[in-house]
Amino acid sequence: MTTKKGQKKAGVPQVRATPAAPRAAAPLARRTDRVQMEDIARLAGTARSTVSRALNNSPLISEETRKRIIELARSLNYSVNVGAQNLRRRENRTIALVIPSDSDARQPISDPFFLSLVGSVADAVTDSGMDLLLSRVDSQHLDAVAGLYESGRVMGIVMVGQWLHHDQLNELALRDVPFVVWGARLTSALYPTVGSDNLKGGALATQHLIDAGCRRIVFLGNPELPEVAQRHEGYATTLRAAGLAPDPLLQLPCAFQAEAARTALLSLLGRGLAFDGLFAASDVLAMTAIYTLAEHGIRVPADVRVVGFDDIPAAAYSHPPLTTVHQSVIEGGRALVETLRERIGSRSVEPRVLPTRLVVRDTSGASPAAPAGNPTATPARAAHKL
Amino acid sequence: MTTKKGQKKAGVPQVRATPAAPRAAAPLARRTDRVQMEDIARLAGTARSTVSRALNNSPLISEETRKRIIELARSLNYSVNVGAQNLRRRENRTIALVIPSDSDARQPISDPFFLSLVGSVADAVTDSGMDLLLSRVDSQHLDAVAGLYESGRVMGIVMVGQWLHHDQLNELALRDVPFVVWGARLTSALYPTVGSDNLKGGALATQHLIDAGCRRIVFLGNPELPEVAQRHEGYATTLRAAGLAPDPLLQLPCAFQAEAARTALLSLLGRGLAFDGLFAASDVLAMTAIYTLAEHGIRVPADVRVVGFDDIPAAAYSHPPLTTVHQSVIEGGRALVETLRERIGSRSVEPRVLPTRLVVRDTSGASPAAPAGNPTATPARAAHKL
DNA sequence: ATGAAAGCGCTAACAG
DNA sequence: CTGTTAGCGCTTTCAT
Repeated sequence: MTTKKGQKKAGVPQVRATPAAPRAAAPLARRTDRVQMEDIARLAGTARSTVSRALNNSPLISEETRKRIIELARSLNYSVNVGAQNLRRRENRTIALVIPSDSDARQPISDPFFLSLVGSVADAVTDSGMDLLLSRVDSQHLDAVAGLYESGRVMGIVMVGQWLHHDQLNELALRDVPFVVWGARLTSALYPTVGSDNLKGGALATQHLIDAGCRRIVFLGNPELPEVAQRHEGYATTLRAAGLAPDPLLQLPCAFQAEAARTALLSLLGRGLAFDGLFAASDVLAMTAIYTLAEHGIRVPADVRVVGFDDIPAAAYSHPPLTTVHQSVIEGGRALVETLRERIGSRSVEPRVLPTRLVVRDTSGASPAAPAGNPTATPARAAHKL
Repeated sequence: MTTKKGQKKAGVPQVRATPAAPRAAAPLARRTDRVQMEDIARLAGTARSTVSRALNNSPLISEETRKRIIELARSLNYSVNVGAQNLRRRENRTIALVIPSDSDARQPISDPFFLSLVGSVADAVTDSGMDLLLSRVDSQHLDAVAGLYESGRVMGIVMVGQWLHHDQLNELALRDVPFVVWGARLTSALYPTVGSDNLKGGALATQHLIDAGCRRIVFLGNPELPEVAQRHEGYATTLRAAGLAPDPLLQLPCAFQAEAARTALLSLLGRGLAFDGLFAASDVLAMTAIYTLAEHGIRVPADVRVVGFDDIPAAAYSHPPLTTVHQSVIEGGRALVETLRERIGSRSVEPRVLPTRLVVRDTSGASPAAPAGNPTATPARAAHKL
C-alpha cells in the first residue's frame, strides 16, 4: 500500500476514460521502486509540477513550499531521473571523449601523456558541471562517433589520439557533428583542433641541441602523424637554418611505443651511423632511446644528447633526467572542453594552439651532467662517434 | 513542409479532442531537426511501432519490411534516441567509472597504473557493448556517487583509486547501490572488490630480496591505504619468517607520488640509516627511489637492491630495468566489469583476487646486472652500507 | 503560487 | 505481421 507505484493509472483512470482510450495498459514488468517526483508530490500534498518547480528553483514557488519539498526530497534520497529530464528538455549535459582504438592491435592506450590528457579532460568536464562519456571507437570506423551525437546521447565530442584519420574527421564535420580534436592544426581541417605548438616545440628542441654542439641529430617518431609531422618540420627547419641539412638516414620513423623506438634505434645502431644528438617525438620514445643507447655503451649526454617531447612526470626522475618540450596537460584538457562548448554554441570556432616550452634537464647537458656522484660511463663501442 | 515535425499534434488532433483535452500545447522552443522514428515511419508508409520492431530485429516483422526500413534508416543517418529508449525500457546500458579526487590537491590522476586501469575498464565496458560514464567525485563526498545510480543515469559503478574511505563505501552498499571497487579485499566490506593478490605480491618481492642477500629492507609506501597495507603485510610476514624483524625505522610512509617518495627517502638518507634493500609499493615510487639513491652515489643494485610493484611499461625501460611485481591491468579491467555485472544481477558477489607475479629484472640483480657495456658505477658515499 | 494536461521519442501490450 | 494506444518520468504551457 505504501508502495505508491502501479496505482497511478490502475487506480484512478485520470478522468478522461474517453471512448478512444481503451483498457489501461497492463503494468510493465518489474516496477523499480525508485522514488520519483510523483511520490514526493503525494507526500507533500502538492502536484508533480510543484515539486518539479521547487527542485529546479523556479521563482514561482513560495519559499516555504520549496523548503519543504527540497527537504522531503533529500530525506527520501531522491534524484531526478536525468534521462526523463533530458528527454523532456530536449537537451543534455554530457559530452563524449572518444579515444580511437586500433582494430587489430587492440592494446589499451599506454602513452602516459595521452592517458593523463584523458584525466585532464575528465576534470575539465566535471568542473563545467557536465558528464563525460568515455568511448573507445575503432579508428577504421570513426564515423560511428556520429551516432553518439545523432542518438542524442551527447551534445558534443572530444577526440584524443594520434591515429585520427583526417578525412574521416572532415566527413564527420560535414555531417554537422560538433566535435574538437586534440592534435595538429591542419589547414584543410573542417573541424576545430586544440593542440600544442608542435612546430615551435620541434624548433626549440632542435635549436637547443644545435646550441649544445650537436651536428648530426636523429629524429625519432612517425611523421605520418600530423603532430609528429609538425615537430619534425620544426626540427628540419631549424636544422636548415643552421646550415645543417637533415640527413635522411637519421630520420627514424617509429610509432608511439617503447618497442618501436627500441627497434628503430637498434637498426640505426646496426648500420653504424654516426650521430651526436637525438630528438624524440615523445618522452617515452626518448627514454627508451636512452636505455637502448646505454645498452650499447653510448652515454647520454656525453656521447649523444637527447631531447624528448611531452614532459611527463617520469621525465624528471628518469636517468638521466630528461630534457624535453613541455606541453600542458591541464591546459590541454581545459582548452579542449572550452573549445567544444564554443563549437556547440556557434557554428565554427578558431583552433587553439597551446604554448610549448623547453625544459632543460640533464640529457642535453654540456657534460655528463648526471646527479652528483653519479656513475661515470665507461667508453664502449664508439662506432657511432663522429 | 517537408520538415515533418511540429505538425504531428498541431495538424491532426488525433481524433480524441475530448472536452478533457484543451488546446494543443504550444510547440516547444527550437525543434531539433533530427530525424526520428516517426519520420521513417511516414516515409516507409508504416506505423512507428513497425519501425521500432524492424530496428530492434523483432521476429514479428517480415523480412522484407525490415530490410526496407533498416535501409531507409541508414540512408537517413538515423540513430534511435537512447534517452527515450532507456526511459521507455526502464533500463540503461551504461556504467560509471568513478575516480575519487582529492578536494584540496585537485591534481589530475597521474599514476600510470591507475590511468591504464581506467583505459582497461573502458575497453572492457566497450567490449560488453555498454557505455562508460567517467566521473570524478570528491573523495570526501563519495556518497554523491549514489546519485549516479539513483538518478537512473547508470546501472552500476566501478570505483578505482586508493583514497577510498571504507566506511563511506559500506554506507553506499547499504543504500543498495550496485558497485565494485578496485582494491584490497577487506573482511568488513559490504561490497565486492577486485584487486591483485597484494599479500602474495609483497611476499614475493620481499622473499626475492632476502634471497638476494638483503637483510635490512626498506618499505616505501603508505600502509594506510588498504592495498599498500596488504603489500606491507606480505613484506613483514616474509621478513619475520626469515627471522628478520622489520625495522620500524625502515618503514617509509609515502603517498603514491614521485615527490613523496623522494622526500621520504631523503629523510631516511639524512638519518644515515643503513639498508641494503627496498620494496616500493609502486613502480613510480621505486623508480624515484632509485633516482634519489643515484643522486647520493648509492648504486642499484650493487649497494641497494630494489623491487617495485605494478610492472608498468616504463619499468622495463627504466635504468636499471626494474624488478617488480606484476599486476595485470587488462585482467583487472575485465574482472572489474564482469564482477559489476554479476553484482547487478544478483544481490551479492564473491570478491576477486587476481594473481600477481614477480618479474625479475636488474634492480634486484646479484651484481650490477645492467645491460652489457653499461656504465660501471663509481663507489661514492658509503655511509648507507652495513 | 499551484494544478491540469500535454507531450519529449520511444517500446510494448493488445487487438486485429 | 501490422497498427493503435498507453505511458516511461519528467517539464512546461495555460488557466486559475
